[in-house]
Formats: sequence, structure tokens, C-alpha cells
Amino acid sequence: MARTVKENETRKKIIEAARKLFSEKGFEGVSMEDIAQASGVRKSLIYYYFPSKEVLFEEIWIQIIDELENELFAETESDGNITRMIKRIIRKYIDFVMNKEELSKLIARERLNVMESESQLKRAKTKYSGFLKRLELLFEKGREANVLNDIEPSTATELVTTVGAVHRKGILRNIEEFLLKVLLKERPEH
Amino acid sequence: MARTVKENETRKKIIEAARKLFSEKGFEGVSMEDIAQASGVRKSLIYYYFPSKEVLFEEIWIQIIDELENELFAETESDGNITRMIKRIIRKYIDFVMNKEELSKLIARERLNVMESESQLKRAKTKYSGFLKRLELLFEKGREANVLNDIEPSTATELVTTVGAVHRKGILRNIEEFLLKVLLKERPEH
DNA sequence: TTATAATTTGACCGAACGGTCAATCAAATT
DNA sequence: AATTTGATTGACCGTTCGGTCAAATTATAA
Repeated sequence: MARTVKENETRKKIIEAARKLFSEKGFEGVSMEDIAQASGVRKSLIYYYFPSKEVLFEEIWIQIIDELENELFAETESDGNITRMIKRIIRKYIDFVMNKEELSKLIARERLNVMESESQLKRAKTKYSGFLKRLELLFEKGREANVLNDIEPSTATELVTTVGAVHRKGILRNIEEFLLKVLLKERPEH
Repeated sequence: MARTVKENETRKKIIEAARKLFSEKGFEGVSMEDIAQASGVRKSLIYYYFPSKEVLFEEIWIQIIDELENELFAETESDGNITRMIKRIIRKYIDFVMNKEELSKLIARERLNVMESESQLKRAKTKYSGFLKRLELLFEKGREANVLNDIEPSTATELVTTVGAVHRKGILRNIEEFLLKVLLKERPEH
């Protein structure tokens, strides 16, 4: 039987160290030795918990996208008002970028590589594509309800996820306003 | 004496192949062997023209930032009207992102790594810092002339350069409007 | 107390990487 | 024609990388 307390400690330390390093330097810029040193274990122990560097990255990526999806979609989808739903999701997305800098920086840094990967990072790509699809479906509904401006849902999705690379907190609220203005037909209230 | 025609051909081929690959996969994601194969020469020939991978990257980076600066600043700085100058520069920047996709994607992909590098890529960093400084000085002038909104020039600079990561042409004009709205006190004209 | 299982380690491996160098080839000069 | 110079190549090097494995240590179960 697993010593769950101890396993959770070491495994968690590895994940936390790796996430921090991936956020700072990206997947290719970090070595397994870097992660080992940052987490205080020997490199070969990482392979006891994770079969490869790629799987470790994917697990972190999936955790992050899970957390992002929980922030954005947890309570929103039961709302009948599509405009309010879009507003709330944009708001929560900007909150996420502001408050979870390590996570949002990792997404900003690696999302292109994840999306463009072919034979690698399949699970990461699937996860992220699923997230983008959920966003796009929401904008699709907005278009059908005739509250979206003349903008393709896929384009709206890319706009939102790209401007998430801005991290100066002083302008993220400007960006929120900008997004609402570009996306929704009604003018955002103050 | 140099056989300048022939040297220009091979050297140019190497630079073009490298730029394309760096744009697609980033500095760390491309090997010298990749570049050699893409340019149709043997890897060791690259070292005949460039002492290292880092120097090759820096030469490409400097060319790109030169081109960007030429687009943005070539005729603008003699204009006395600071509002018009800022408008024109934002316009030209969006034009650059739309029309020079390979270059703007390389900047978007590597600018964080360039700015955060410590012992490497010094010339690339210096070049990019210089470019950012020029932008910031322009916004500084805008603030002094009281035409900038309540936004730090350094923040304005980061906003402009970050949203340059958006490549969907359908929304770059929206972004231009957004930038002008956020940065300038007067409303942008249509 | 002993046995077993889980965790952890140090040593090691093959491949890929950035880079070097002597040799060869092609072009230019004498 | 011979020599010199520039361009190009194949073979090779040392280092770093992702990853493996047997042994040792620690924790748990019997």
C-alpha cells in the first residue's frame, strides 16, 4: 500500500519545482537535472514517479488547464443569459492571469508549442484544444443569440488566449474592457 | 578578396533557413543540424560564417529589430505632433505584425527569453532593450505633452509589444483601435 | 524480529547537441 | 601551370541530455 503522506510530499515537491521552472524557462529550457536540484531529490527518483519528462510536463499542463477551466466554467454554464456568461468568463480569465502568474505565464510560454506539436505532448494538446473548444462554443452561442460582434468564434478565442500573455496588472483591466468591447455588441458598463 | 556574390548566397541561405526555423520552433527548439539541412549545406560550414549558434541567432534578431525600427521610426520622429506620431507608430506596428508574420512570430516567441537572459544573448538583449526604450521615450513625450492616458510609459510599451503576439489578421485592426483608446486621451477616428 | 515493499540513490548508458579540425575542392591570383 | 585563398565537407570531440538499473535505505506488514 502506498505511503500516501510521504509520496504526496515528494511527488508534490517535484511537480511544484518543475512547474516553476517550466514557467520561467519553458519545456526545452529546463533539464531533469534542474528539476531534481530544485526539488531536492536525485534525478532518477523523478522517473520513479513520472515515466518521462514529457509526461511530467503534461501532468502539470493538465493540472493548470483544469484549474483554469474550474475558474472559468465552474458556475457559469448554468446561467441562461449568454451576455452575462461571456462577461463573467472574461472577468474570471483576467483574474486568473492577474492572480496566478506562474500558471498563466506557463500557458503563455508553451501554448504555441503545445498546439503545434505533432507526435509529442498529445495529451497536453488534447487538453488545451478541449479548453479552446469550450471557449469557442460559448462564443458560438453568443453569435447564435446575436450578442457577439461580427467576429468569428475561433478568432475571439484566439484573441482572448493571446492577450493573456500580458502580465502588467496595471493594464489587465484595460484588456478586459477591450475584450468586452470587441466581443460583445453592448457597451461594457462601469 | 571576398567572392561577395557567392558568399552572399550561401550566407543568406543559412540566415533565411535559420530565421524560418527560429520563428517556428524557437532558439532552443532548433539544432544546427536542422539549420544545415534546411539551408542545404553541411553543419560545419555554418561555423565558417558564424562563430556560434548564439551569434547566428543574435544576427538574425538584430536584423529583425532593425527592420521593425525602420518601419516604425523612419519618418515619424521629425513630426512635431506627438499624438499623430503615436498613432502612426501604432498603425505601422500593426502593419508589421500583419505583413511580416515570420519576423513578428519570432519576436513574440523569443522576446521573453531575450529579455530574461543574463550571460547569453547580450547583443540581442541590448538591441531589444534599445527598441523598447525608443518606444517608451515616445510615450514619455506623450505624457509630457499631456496626450497620454494615465498609464506608465513602460506599461504602454509592454502592452504594445505583448499584443503583437496576436496574429489573426481579422482582429489586428481591433487591437490597433484598442491600443489607441487605451493609450491616447482623444478617441480614435474612423 | 524478520520479511517485504516502497522510496531513494549513485553509477552508468546511448543519443543528440554545439562545436572543431584536417582534408578536399573550387575559384582567384601570380 | 602553379600557387594561394576561400568555401565546403566528413569525421570526430566533449558535454549535456533523457533515461535505466542494481543496490541501499527506509517504512510497513507479518
